[in-house]
Amino acid sequence: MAYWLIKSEPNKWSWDQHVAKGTDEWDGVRNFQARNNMIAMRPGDRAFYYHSREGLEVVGISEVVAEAHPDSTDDTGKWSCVDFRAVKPLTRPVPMPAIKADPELADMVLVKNSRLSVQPVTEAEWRRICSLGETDPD
DNA sequence: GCCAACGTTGGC
DNA sequence: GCCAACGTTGGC
Repeated sequence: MAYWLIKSEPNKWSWDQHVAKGTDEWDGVRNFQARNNMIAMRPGDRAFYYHSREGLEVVGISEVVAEAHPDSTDDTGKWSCVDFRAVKPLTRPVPMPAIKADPELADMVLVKNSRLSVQPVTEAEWRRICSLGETDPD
């Protein structure tokens, strides 16, 4: 199983809306790197749900429930999306400053390339964030 | 195929 | 709300 991080601005699509939606088609991604990461996802992979611009914290864990398929909001045929489902919130959200301050997380894509909206997370980073969030990593 | 101009993202 | 960083577009 692989680990990922997906970003959303909570004033556009928050964790609570994600939870309420159930199966949530992650459409609207228009960046090749992000798209390629989604194409690499498999059902059962896990993703942190991060609130960007507002909040600036990892708030929850989601699971890939459907691998990449055409984005229904795209008419060019170039873009793909996967489906997610909320698994659980973090017991304690992990804010960006805590991530930046943690030497074990210094190489996270979130720190190094803050603009990438769908990004890979290593298993070590996964466990560390879960630990900071007082949440069972499984 | 280069690169300047432009648009968008997202931390601050 | 600002603006740095980055990705994309389009003229040449």
